[in-house]
Amino acid sequence: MSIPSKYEAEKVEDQWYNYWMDNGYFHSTPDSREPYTIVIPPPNVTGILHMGHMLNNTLQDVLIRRARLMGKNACWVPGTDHASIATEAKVVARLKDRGIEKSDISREDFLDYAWEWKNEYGNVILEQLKKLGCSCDWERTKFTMDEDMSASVIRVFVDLYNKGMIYRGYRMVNWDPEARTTLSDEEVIYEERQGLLYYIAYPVEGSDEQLVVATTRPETILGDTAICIHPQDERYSHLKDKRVIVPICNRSIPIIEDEYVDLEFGTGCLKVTPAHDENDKALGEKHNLETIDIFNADASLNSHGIHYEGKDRFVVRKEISAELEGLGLLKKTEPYTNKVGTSERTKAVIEPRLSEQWFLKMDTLAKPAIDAVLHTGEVKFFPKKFENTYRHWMENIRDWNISRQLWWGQRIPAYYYGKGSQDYVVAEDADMALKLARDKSGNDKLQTTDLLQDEDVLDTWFSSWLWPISVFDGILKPENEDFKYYYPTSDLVTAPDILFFWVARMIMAGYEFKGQRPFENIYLTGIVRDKQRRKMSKSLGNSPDALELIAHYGADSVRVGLMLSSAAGNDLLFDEALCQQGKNFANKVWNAFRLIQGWEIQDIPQTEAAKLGLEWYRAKLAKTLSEINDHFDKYRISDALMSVYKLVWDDFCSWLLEIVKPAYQQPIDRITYNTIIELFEANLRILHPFMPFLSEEIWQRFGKRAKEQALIVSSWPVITLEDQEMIPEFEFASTVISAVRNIRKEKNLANKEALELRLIDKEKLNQRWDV
RNA sequence: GGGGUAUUAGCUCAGUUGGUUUAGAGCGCUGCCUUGACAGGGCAGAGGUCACUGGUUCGACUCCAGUAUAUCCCACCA
Repeated sequence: MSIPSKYEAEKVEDQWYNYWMDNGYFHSTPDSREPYTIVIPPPNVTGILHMGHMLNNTLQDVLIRRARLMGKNACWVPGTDHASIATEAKVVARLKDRGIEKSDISREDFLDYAWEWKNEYGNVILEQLKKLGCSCDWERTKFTMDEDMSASVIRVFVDLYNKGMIYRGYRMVNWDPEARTTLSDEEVIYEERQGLLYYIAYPVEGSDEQLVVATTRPETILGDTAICIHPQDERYSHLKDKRVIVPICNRSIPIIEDEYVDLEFGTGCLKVTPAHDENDKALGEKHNLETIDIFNADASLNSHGIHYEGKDRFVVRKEISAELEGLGLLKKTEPYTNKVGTSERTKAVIEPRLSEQWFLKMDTLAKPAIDAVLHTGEVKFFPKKFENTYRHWMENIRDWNISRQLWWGQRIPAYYYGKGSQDYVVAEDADMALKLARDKSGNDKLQTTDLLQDEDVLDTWFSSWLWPISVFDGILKPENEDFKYYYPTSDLVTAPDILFFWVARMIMAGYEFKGQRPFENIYLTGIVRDKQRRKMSKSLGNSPDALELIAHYGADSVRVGLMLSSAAGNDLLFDEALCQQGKNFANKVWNAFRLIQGWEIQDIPQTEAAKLGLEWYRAKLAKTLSEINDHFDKYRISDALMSVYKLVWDDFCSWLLEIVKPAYQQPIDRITYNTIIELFEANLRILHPFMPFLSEEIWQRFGKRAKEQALIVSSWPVITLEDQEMIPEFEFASTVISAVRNIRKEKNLANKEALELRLIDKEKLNQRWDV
């Protein structure tokens, strides 16, 4: 026999992928069929394929391939995200390696370097998806900073500004001192950190008394502009209206009273630093306090830091506590765990910072998006439990800080023509801006050169929230064919950790800009963890290399491994043994093929056993298929796969093939052979979404019999339920067979020794027992 | 601090509106099987007082309350 007994995935996968590509099977154009559309969650251009991507994209490919088989016009749009912070950080690091500082080059030069990076690495991850077998329509590949994509973002910004939904605000924002930009609330991750609570004494002016304040951040005392006590706190009532001296900088600040202070915490005294804490800022505004910002953009101290100027905040924390101790003003320290905000991207500790930023009002955007999920059911979550999380966030939504102090991204289309706070206009381009600026200022002499465009770019998510619309150019050309045909899309498959960043905002954008949902079903995957439930991460080094896995087990096996335990919303405890299971399964199917194709066909009568076996399997297949379809309808992909797995392994291989298999070196009758091929092909169609390469390979080897030229574009089986009675009858027979095998084993009877089987009437049997 | 979700065989999970299930699956485990598709295999097995405590009910893995544990999300307590 020339066919190897082990399935060799590596020898066929690339070949079939190229074959599908060459025949344009992945490409979709609008036609009369029903569309089925998925837009990929665009991975970062800087990214390389990790387990999360593998899980996510396998699921999308399973859904797309099944839809394609079901006769829908399946379109899976791939692409990448410019990921402003992450990419800019990488470009900055690369420049540093070349001895170039970002601050030493112009914006234009920097962007040239960034594009150079993008062009070099931007497609790596998409190429890796091909190894997985993803059947994306590569002709439609988009990038969030493609010219039309960026133009869409700018148009949307201008539109929202003109609707009065975008405003500038001097606010306390999350500042990432490493990336030197603001972050949205969602990009801040709170971590428990072990720190100290410092008890610092402030001398009371004109007395020997000291007021002791507890703080976790002694370095910020230089920005203190008041001490706050509770109005009902009798311990301090004698100090009302007095002032204290801030140690080290020896500034005199007032003692104020406010009920905000917690009597129980620390000493009951609160230092107020309006520039560096959200609550302190509120107190400051309420009590008309001065605001002293003591930090530079990189969180080193500025001139307010006196002799600490230029030093990093954490260095200063140590040094200043030492100095205070020397002065006898550090009364004590005690261990204290508090939550510290860190940057999702750079891991730097976030600094609350006051600055001028752009915000998007969210309340009116949220309303239709809440209705769509919670009331009308236009948008559905799988699993449903995430609707609660969604509701909670949406009902407490806060305005979105959309400006970022970066260069890589869509530059905010605001143009300043003067120093006044209102001396700016918002327009899609400089010419339009000039016109508006002349109107607004009443100054006809203004020139383009008098306009200064805002230095900041927009948050990356401000472009990705348009993704399902903008990939079809639905913002700029709302009437175009593609958009009208493919939008709204069908399913979205993504991870729950970007539910707020991305999913919720896409829903809002869908209703705001198109008056329609962006997609109907949202499948939220779990997070891929290792066997010890730890999240897979680069730093832990517990994530297997995706491409190595594929190389070692074959893409189909890895897909099966991933799908086997991918119940929606459940975390996946990844274990390579799952890939091995997939590989074993692939081999099982392969060997079923080997067996069948090795048979010699003759025109001899069909045996009764074969006839009944085939009838039974057809009924079983029909029943299982309807279960599988039901699982798909409920997005229970792992259950669907398990059903196929058992159907093929247990029912088809273990039972049916054993029943029809001719004796050694004996021929098989033509009818049985043809029926087996037909049933095997039905199995392959069902298998195809999960194991596209193996199924296509076997299908093509049966090629001379297949009507369609390729499995990928054949059809999902439709089998009407035939004689349902066959199933329980067969179950009875198989139970008897198992029982007989068991008796053989107990009595040590050889398999080749024929046994006499007698049927005893059940009624009589009971009578006998009654005696 | 506030909410969500979970707790079923060694592991990962099903168990759909309370009574056809004596509680299921896959993997793992145990025993036996060397020529004829496949040891990446075959056959036959073992294994669970459904977290705990009450309650509702003729009847609860399934509904309710509480406890414990786990996990996630949200929140400005110095």
